[in-house]
Amino acid sequence: MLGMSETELGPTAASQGGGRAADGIIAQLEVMIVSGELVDGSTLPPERELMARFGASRTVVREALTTLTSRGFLEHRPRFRPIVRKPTYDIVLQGVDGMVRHLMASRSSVRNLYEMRLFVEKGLVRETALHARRDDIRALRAALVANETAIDDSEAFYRTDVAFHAVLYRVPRNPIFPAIHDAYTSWLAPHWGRMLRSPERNAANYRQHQAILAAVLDRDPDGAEEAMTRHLEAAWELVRVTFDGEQT
Amino acid sequence: MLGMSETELGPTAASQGGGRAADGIIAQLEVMIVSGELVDGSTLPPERELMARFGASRTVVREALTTLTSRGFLEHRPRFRPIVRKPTYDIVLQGVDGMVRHLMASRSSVRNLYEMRLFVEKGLVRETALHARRDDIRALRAALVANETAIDDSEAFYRTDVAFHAVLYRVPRNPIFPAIHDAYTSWLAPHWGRMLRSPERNAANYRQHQAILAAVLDRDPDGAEEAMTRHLEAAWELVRVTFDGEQT
DNA sequence: TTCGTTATTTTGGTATGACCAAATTGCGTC
DNA sequence: GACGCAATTTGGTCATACCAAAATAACGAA
Repeated sequence: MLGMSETELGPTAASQGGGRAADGIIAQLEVMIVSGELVDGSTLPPERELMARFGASRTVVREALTTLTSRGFLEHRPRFRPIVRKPTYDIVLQGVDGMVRHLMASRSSVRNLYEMRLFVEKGLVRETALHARRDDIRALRAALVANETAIDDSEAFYRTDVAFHAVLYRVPRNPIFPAIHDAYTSWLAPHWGRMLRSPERNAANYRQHQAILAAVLDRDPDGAEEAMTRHLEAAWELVRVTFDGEQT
Repeated sequence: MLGMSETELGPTAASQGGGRAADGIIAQLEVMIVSGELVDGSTLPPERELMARFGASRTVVREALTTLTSRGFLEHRPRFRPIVRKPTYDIVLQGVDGMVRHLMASRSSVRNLYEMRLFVEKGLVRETALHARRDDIRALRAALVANETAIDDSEAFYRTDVAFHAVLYRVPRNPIFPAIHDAYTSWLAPHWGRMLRSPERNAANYRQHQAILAAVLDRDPDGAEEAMTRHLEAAWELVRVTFDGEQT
């Protein structure tokens, strides 16, 4: 592909397609990245070399790089060489980050997202109660212990709290779930950060986690779902008050 | 903001921030779009006017436009004026379209995504069985009738099939769900398209839908979930065979 | 020789100015 | 007032130039 004729793949592809010249470059780089020809983590050649390779101006090359970056195929830090990134579920979700953050500006959107989380975690605990393996249970126990240990340190507790829920997302062994969890936590974090915390509240939280695990150990999906619902709705109440004044 | 001093907001913001100059413009336009100052559907001023407004070169202005476009805030067709687009849940998911399609190249990824769908729809039917309103039920019945009517026309049947499931996604009254449904169907469509169809299979599908509705009417979440699981796993079997030969 | 330091060269970010082709606008005609 | 053609705008692309930061090479001290 390096030996391609730029009169064929470059200008031609651009003009016929009606699209921009950058599209051709984007497509080619995309293929190279996905196919592994460009190794994940490696850096791209300098722009001036790319323009030679693709027979395009720097303008076009840079437009291609910009687009690929926002599509998640490249990591383009201000003054550094672009780094090749093979799309993963995490990066996919990261891609919508900006938009979601704006959606999050309104209270109703936060509630919508939180409902999604509630929905997912209800399903997850059911799944866990029904199909958890020994090591899942072990992980849950461990997370709970860490939880308890951190009750007096709200900062640390928050982390162990997130970690507890993360265990549930790993139960289905489907990589999409952990990616979703990461997205949730990062999107909801700003609101959770404003939530007042205290050892008492942490302890309450801990007990709710405990109840969830208990139901899971009983292999009781309905009970687990109910415990999870109570847990998350309680958390929502604490967050909701931070919205005072905001209407939408 | 139009009367801003370009020596302050333009170059300065760029150089101090360490980021690119485009970032400032991106941020400003983003705010204007989200705040509604730039009306959704309206067109942006010409690039040459924007460069005057923002005190930046066309290079930078165009980079901002490109980025905003791939972030879903603008719709930028090749030779036309960019159109303002307020982000919606649909557009958010559309944004990751390209990456997901690549992920979908491997069989395991398709399975992962399909499992997610199964997970979601299991939760949805439970929700429906427990909390469906009269009009939800009505919509399900209607979808089922349309379903039956189209049994002999595989093309039409596929549409009514999708429509049936779509009803479930509307039950929670959370706009994120329908957006997810659209995403699923568009991402999985290429594989579903390859699936062999016939009136017999359509009829079987119809009966499965019927079973789901029956369980919902019985207000039986477990039964509904089971019916849904059977339904989707059966469909998966039909799709799976189209993967023959592919390993990953 | 090795490790820091300092020159030098690359390289990315931005600005200009120009050109073409398609889109838009304006105008004169039917 | 509808229609078609000419003039003007506007978006896409290129070439060039400059600066500052980054990468690299050269160099001197330990």
